[in-house]
Amino acid sequence: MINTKYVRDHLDEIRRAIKDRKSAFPLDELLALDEKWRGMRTDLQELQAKRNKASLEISDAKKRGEEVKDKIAALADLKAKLDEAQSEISRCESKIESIVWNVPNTLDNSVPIGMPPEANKTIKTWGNIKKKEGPSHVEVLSKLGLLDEERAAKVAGSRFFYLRGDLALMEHALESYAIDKMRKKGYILISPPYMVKKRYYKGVAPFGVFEDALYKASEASEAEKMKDIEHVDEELFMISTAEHALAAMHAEETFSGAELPIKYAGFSPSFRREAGSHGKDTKGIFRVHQFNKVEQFIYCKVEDEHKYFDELLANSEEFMQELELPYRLVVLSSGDTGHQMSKTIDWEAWFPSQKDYRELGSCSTARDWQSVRLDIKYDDKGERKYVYTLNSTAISIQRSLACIVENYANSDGTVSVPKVLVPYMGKEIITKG
RNA sequence: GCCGGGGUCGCCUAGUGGUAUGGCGGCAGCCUGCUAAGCUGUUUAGCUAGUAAUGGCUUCUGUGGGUUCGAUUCCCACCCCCGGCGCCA
Repeated sequence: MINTKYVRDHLDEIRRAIKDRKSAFPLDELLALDEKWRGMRTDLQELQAKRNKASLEISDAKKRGEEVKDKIAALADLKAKLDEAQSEISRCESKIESIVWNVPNTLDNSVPIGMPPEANKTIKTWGNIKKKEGPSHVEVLSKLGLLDEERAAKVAGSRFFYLRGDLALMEHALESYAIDKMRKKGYILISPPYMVKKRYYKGVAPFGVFEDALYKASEASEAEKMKDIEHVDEELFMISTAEHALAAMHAEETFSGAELPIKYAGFSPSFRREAGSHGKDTKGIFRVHQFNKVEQFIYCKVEDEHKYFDELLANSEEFMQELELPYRLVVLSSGDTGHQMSKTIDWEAWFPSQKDYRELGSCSTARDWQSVRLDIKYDDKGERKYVYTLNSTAISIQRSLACIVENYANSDGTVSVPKVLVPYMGKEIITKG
C-alpha cells in the first residue's frame, strides 16, 4: 500500500492543486479513511502484542513440560477478535487503495491557474515561418507514394501506416540523429520493454489512462473472474510512451545520493488507443496508434528539479532549432496539466496545412508522484527521500516527420531533407518511392 | 510449455513449527602513532507518545492466501532466477 503519510505531509499543496485543477478528487473522504485506518491499526497492534505474548508463554510452558491445552483454549476469543480486526482493516485499506493512487500532483508555482485553452500561456516563439500555408503531409506523401494508409487500414485498422522508401529512411535518420545527440550529451541509451505489468503501470499514470490510452496485452480473464488482485496486477499493458517503462525501471530501489542524477534516453514505439479522439486528425501520421519516440528521462534529487527541467527543455528546443522547425512554447494551465504532473511545457510546431501550431512534444516534472507509487528513494545524508522524476520528448518521430514534410515540401512535389539529417540519409531531397 | 533446483537485511549464509544465525560491506561512536586495525552499536517498513533527544508496540525470510495459540519451516496459487528437455527469430 502507498504510504498515506505523503498526503498528510503535502496537505495544503494538494488541497490547493485540487482546487486549481477543478478536480473532483475526494480528499476529505481519503483523510477520514486514513484517520480511521490509523486508529484501527493501533487497536490491531495491541491485539497482536497480546497474542505474541501469550504464544511465548505457551512456548515456555511447553519447554518446561507443562500442560498447555487450557492456555490455548483461552486464546480462542483473542483469535476471533484478531481475525475480525484484520478483515476490518483490510476492508478499509482497499477503500483507501482505490482512492489514494489517484491523488492529483501538487502544482509548480509557475503554472498559470485556469482552464484551457484560455489559461495556457505561450512563453516563447522561435523561428521564421517561411511557409504560411501549404498542402498537408498526407497530400505531399500520397503524391510521392511514400505513405500507404489504405493498406495499413486493411491490415491493422485506421490510424496505422506503412512508410515506404525515402520516408522510412527519414524515419530512421531522425531516430539515429536523436539517439546520437542524446548520447553525446551523456544520456544513457535505453531500449525498454514495450509491455509493463499493471502494478507498475499504476505507479506512473492515473487509472484513467488505462481506459483511454492503453492497449492490454494479456488476458488474465480467469484471474479477473476470481478477483485475484495480485494476479490481475501481473496483467501486461503496452507502453504508451517509453517514459512509463523508464520510470518503473528502478521501482523499489534506493539510490545513494552520489548516483543521482540518472539521465536516460529511451527509444521505443508507443502504443495509444486514442479513445475519445474520434474525428480528430484522422488522416496521416499526426495521430496514430503506434509511433516511435526518443524520450528523455531523469531521476534527480528534490532540490535539482528546476535545474533538470530547464536542461530537458533546452535539449528538446535544440532539436527543433537544428531541424529549423518554427515553434512556440506553451505552459499548460492548472486545468490542463496531467494528473500525475506538477508542471508541463508543450512545444508546438508550425503546420502550414493547418495554418497553426500543433503539439510535437512536452516536458514535465512529476516531482515525487511516480516515485511515491513506485517506491524509488535516495539516501540524503542518512535520510530517505523520494526521488523526483522528470521527462521530456526528445523527438516524436512520426509527428515530426509530418511537420518536416509540410515545412520542407517543394513546389515540384519533392521534399527537401533538413540539413542535420542529410548525413544520416545520404541525400538532400526525397522523391517518389 | 514440461521436469528438477532455488529466492532469508546492500552482498554472502545458517535455521526446517516456538523471540530469524553468523560473516562481509555501509553508517555512527569509542579507542589507538604508523597508511590501517580493534571494540561497541546500528543496518525493512509502519503505528503511536513527545517541541525534541528518546521510548512503547507492530511488521519484515520472493508475492498473496490457507492451516495453527504460534509459520522462514506445512499446504495452495502466482512472480522471478538457475539447470535440463521441447519450441523458436
